[in-house]
Amino acid sequence: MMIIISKAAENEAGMRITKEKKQENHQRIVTIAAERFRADGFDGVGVADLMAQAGLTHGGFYNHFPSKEALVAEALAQSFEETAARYAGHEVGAVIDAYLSRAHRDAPGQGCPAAALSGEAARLPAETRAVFGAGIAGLVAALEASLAARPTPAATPAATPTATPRAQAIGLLAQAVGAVMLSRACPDSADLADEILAVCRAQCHAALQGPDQPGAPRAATAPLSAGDPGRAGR
Amino acid sequence: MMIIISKAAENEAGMRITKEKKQENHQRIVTIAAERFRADGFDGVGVADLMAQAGLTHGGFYNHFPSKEALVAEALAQSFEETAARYAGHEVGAVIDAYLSRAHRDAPGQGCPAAALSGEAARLPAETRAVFGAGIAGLVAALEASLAARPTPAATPAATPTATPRAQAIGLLAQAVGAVMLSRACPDSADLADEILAVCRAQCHAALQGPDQPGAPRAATAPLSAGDPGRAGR
DNA sequence: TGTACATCAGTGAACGCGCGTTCACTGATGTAC
DNA sequence: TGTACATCAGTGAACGCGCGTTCACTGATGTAC
Repeated sequence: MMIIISKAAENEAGMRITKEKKQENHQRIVTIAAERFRADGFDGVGVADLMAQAGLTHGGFYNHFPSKEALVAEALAQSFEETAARYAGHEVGAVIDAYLSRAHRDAPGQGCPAAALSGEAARLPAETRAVFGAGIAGLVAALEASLAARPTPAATPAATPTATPRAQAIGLLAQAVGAVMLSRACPDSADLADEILAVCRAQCHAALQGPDQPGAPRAATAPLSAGDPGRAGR
Repeated sequence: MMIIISKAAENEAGMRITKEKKQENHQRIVTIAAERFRADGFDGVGVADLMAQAGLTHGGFYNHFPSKEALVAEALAQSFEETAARYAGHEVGAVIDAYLSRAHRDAPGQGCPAAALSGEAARLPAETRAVFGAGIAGLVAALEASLAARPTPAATPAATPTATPRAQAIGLLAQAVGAVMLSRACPDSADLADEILAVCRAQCHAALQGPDQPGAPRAATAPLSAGDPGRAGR
């Protein structure tokens, strides 16, 4: 399904390829896999399908990876890096808005792997699951750093155990991941899908303000979209 | 894999079975599927495997269900009902403790389908996804009712938009689902897995107290376990 | 209540299909001299 | 710098396997009379 011959290699039969060309092909396979796995799940995309989309024949897969599992690991690492990089340098409020948006929900292939693949990740072999765990840890650390670097909201009391930057980071990530996953699991037309996103977005912002100023207005934030999925999907 | 002939039907070849016997068999297949799907994913369990575990041969599957997809729908409905029933009548604090426990995390087969299958549910055909959406809506409604019925914590101000019982229910469910999924996705030995559970449990309790009493002690709650998984799994 | 027969929940073998993986082969690249 | 040859990234066909589903068959159940 979805066999797209990209601009890729106009490889003619039996031609050996340049070292850089091989690296290009490798990278293209990983990038395609990173998107397809997030969109369709690890079991939802086959090696032959991925290779065809990369403009290659599927026999050549094992010149690049010892197994499909190895590709899963590489694709996951890249997805997490890409996600962390996208949010890096933005203020937390903007990150929350982008993460808990319909655009993100409706484009899982371009989105956060934690929200797309956490369920299946639990069943991955230990080696691959370690990559996933490292990705989660990376997101937590990035969020924690952003929270710690913020100008402290006026009149913050001594941080309670549930309100350290690290605890806040973990709580925000868990709620955001849960909200996106639940929203995606609802039928397309369900009001509940949008309600979950809107409610959790508001609660995440409220959590940022700290428990003392539940109604405080939040600063306007720069737009931050998750790629440019257009109107595809849902 | 895991072919367990339960006490089931000592069906001899070619014997027609009583109407009640058929219903029993049907129910047993659904119950086994409900557990296996949560533990291994929809694609992680085959029809033949399920039927063998039910003590039947797999050819007979289509006497009970028009397709595997139909079984998925029935199993999901039963899982959600079972989960809602387990938590019904308990106070919200106890529900939070049970849901965000290691016991629940380590026994997905006996646990909440939202935490086990939300990722894959997003890729289910519309009909089956509707069942999943209804299940989520049911959990939200049950939680909302529990929250609304609580004796209002001392000195609660007029509810802010993020603190209505419904908004609280949605927020709690999202954070709890996200926390369990992320915790399961971490490697077995990762400290982060337990940290996520502990932090989110504390934050959910804090959210219950309302924004005015961040440090208030919570009432002791009756134990509420998710089945009796023993030490199996992880 | 008793007999005659259609129904249908089982069995067990088979189906086509797509999966991950392997393999023999090709010929330009990359290297050793 | 030029020649001789091994390497290896491709191709395309094939592999065994497990999947969901179908089918002919069996004989006790359930029903019509």
